[in-house]
Amino acid sequence: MSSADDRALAQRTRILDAAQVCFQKSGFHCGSMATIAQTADMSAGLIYRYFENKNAIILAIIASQLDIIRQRIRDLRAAEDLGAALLDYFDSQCDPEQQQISVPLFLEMSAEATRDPEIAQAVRQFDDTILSEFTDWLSRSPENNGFGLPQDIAAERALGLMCLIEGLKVRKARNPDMDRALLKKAIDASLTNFVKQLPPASPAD
Amino acid sequence: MSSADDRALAQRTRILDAAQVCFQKSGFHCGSMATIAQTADMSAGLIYRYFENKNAIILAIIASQLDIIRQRIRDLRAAEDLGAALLDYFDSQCDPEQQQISVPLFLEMSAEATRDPEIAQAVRQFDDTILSEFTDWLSRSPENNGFGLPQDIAAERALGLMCLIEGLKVRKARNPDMDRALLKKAIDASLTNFVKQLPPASPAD
Amino acid sequence: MSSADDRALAQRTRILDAAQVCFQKSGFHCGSMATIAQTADMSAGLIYRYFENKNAIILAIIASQLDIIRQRIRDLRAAEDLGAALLDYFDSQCDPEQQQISVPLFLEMSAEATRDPEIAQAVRQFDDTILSEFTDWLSRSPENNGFGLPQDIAAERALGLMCLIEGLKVRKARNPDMDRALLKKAIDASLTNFVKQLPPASPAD
Amino acid sequence: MSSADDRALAQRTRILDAAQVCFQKSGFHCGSMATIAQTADMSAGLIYRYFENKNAIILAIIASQLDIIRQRIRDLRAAEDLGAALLDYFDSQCDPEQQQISVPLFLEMSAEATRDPEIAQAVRQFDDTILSEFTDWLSRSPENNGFGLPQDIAAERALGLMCLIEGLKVRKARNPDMDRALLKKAIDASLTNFVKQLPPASPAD
DNA sequence: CATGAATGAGGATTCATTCAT
DNA sequence: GATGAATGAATCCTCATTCAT
Repeated sequence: MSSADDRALAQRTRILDAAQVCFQKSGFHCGSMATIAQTADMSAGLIYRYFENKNAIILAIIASQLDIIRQRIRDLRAAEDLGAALLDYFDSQCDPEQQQISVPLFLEMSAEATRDPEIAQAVRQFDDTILSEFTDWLSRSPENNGFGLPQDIAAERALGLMCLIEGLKVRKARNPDMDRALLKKAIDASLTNFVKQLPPASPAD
Repeated sequence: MSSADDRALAQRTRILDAAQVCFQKSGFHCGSMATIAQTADMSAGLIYRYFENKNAIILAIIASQLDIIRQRIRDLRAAEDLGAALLDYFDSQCDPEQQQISVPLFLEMSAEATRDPEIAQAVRQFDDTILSEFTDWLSRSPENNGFGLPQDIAAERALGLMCLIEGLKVRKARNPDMDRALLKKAIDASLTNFVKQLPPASPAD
Repeated sequence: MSSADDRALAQRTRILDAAQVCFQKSGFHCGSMATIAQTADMSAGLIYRYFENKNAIILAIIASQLDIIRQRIRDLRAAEDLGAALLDYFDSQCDPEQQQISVPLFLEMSAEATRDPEIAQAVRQFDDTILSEFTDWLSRSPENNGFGLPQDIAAERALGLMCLIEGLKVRKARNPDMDRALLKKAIDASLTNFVKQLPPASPAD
Repeated sequence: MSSADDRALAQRTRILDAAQVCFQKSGFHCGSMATIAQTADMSAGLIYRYFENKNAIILAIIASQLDIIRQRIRDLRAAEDLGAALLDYFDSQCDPEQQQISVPLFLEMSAEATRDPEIAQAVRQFDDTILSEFTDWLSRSPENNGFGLPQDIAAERALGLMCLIEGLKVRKARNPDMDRALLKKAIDASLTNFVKQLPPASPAD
């Protein structure tokens, strides 16, 4: 029983790994089931024992990407130098390795969220989670590894931080060879304001 | 003569408008020529009198989107309240109307830039233009409607500004109903740092 | 009236010349009306004023080819050296010039005769004419520029001659660079028997 | 394993048989994949599992035709009465049965050799083989079933023989009901010269 | 469980033909 | 007469999905 479940899980993983590679290379719609099967080194028919259809694979890939991203984003909070960590985060994309964030998939899934309600919901829920985790982090007291920002400020900074992270992904897709040093400065400039200090005139706000 | 050219131009526009609608709705790869033809209210074959193939349409759409975005971004520089203008920019998306930026198309084109060299080049050239325009703007003297930032700071802030703009687009796609007030605050917080003041330690730089 | 007829004839000729070029290059079925129109430097629609449809053009081209071939074959009878004349006949193919026999068209029309009854009839009638002209030639008395062969022998030699001519065309299509000297010898060897002498044992036949 | 290969081979054969029928009936360009599929009693898509595209089928048909012709031509050398054998060869065409030479296909492939380099090469190589086999045959000593012609004469007669064979095919296409007796005599007259005797002045050669 | 042959709908594209101007 | 825009059917080909083995 358990061994059968293990096998099923392993097969699913094998398929998803292959699908990730294919989708990354060709996009959700041009990555074909045949190619996925070939990449997974199994027959096309077998895939349907583990996934109802192609869309199920796409959804699973999206869920998996969201999981990976969530974890990577959580890891950011442990970083000594948040800017450097973001640069790394931003950097480790587009690897053929597994467990890596795929920028093209991220963008495509975001575009698809505009069309497919199921994807929209998954993405939305992910965003809510991340945002609230960020807010929590920023508002926690420094002795609890937080930044001690007031709740409302924290929420707004969390949103800004998310924009930054996602903006960086777009940069990465559009200009993968961008000057790293310049980028680091741009990131640091943003972060200065976001997380390291309260806004100058916050009492007057 | 001129009337024939007019007609040709009108037809091209009609096709591109239809294609924009279809691609927005279904993505570049799922938007079919048949659907475009139907939307444009013409036969599928006729499209090929005006565009060599589907890819040519995709490239034209991308070029048109980049043009629109470029113009919209240039307009930002004339804004009284840059934050509000960005919010507007961010807001006027996803309309079925023309001359509107389409967030899904923007994201898909960015993802596709990862795969198609022709798209990559178009996007890259666009980015370079915008970045240098931004840098120029930020480094111009205030009396010339600039911010008087030193060149190197200006370049880094330009990059940050671009990340912000694109991050906002991703936000829009993933969470179209986001709290506007919160967003405005997040934008303003970023802008404070980006364009309104020099970095704290600038004398020591 | 007459000038209108002249114009019509000129237009037909222009179209047929263009069609010949196109069909030669691409075959009857792949040579498109659009290409023909372009080659003839006229609009696609205009062609239909002079020919009912594409098939009518094909038939006209075939008729024209048969005319050209008929004339060329008739010219053979005036040759000093029939073998050399045949080599020339064989040689002057595939020129881009008009009024030339086109080997590919000849072969295609022969193949098509297998399928289209109209073409079959045209071709058949042509063959009958040529064969009887050949027979007549071979059986005419030498003082009338003939070979004085008895009627039955003449008929059989006429058929053999025709096979030779057509066999040479196939050769030309399949191996356009064939050794000319060798070919001349082969032709002469055939002709020796065909037209220059009676069969050795004809009295005993 | 072997059974899978068998199946694949059988399918390929089924497709090629169907294609042969269709191409014969409509020509290479008008015989459509849909018709071939229908004739082969399978779906259109399935054909693409066995052939990369339509052109691959055309090339395979041509290769197969060349094989059949090559074999049939080789068989000629074993004939008691070469003239009668040629008449048979010439006769057994246009059958819907397999392993038969198809005159229309032969003509079309020869025409197409004029346009498609790949076909040109296949045809050219075939011609070279046949010509050298003929030359060899004619130059072999009579006790080795040859005709003992000197090498150079043999080469020229081989070429003449090939013209005759191909000329007969053209005849067949253009006038399938030709008088058989007359044809036999024409063939025999040609052969007399080609293979049964040395040229008159051979001692002086 | 696994295969991969088979299907059939759908996609991009071409082209003979028509017709308003 | 002449144009060339427009049509729509047909063509080649792909691919998600099913199913007999």
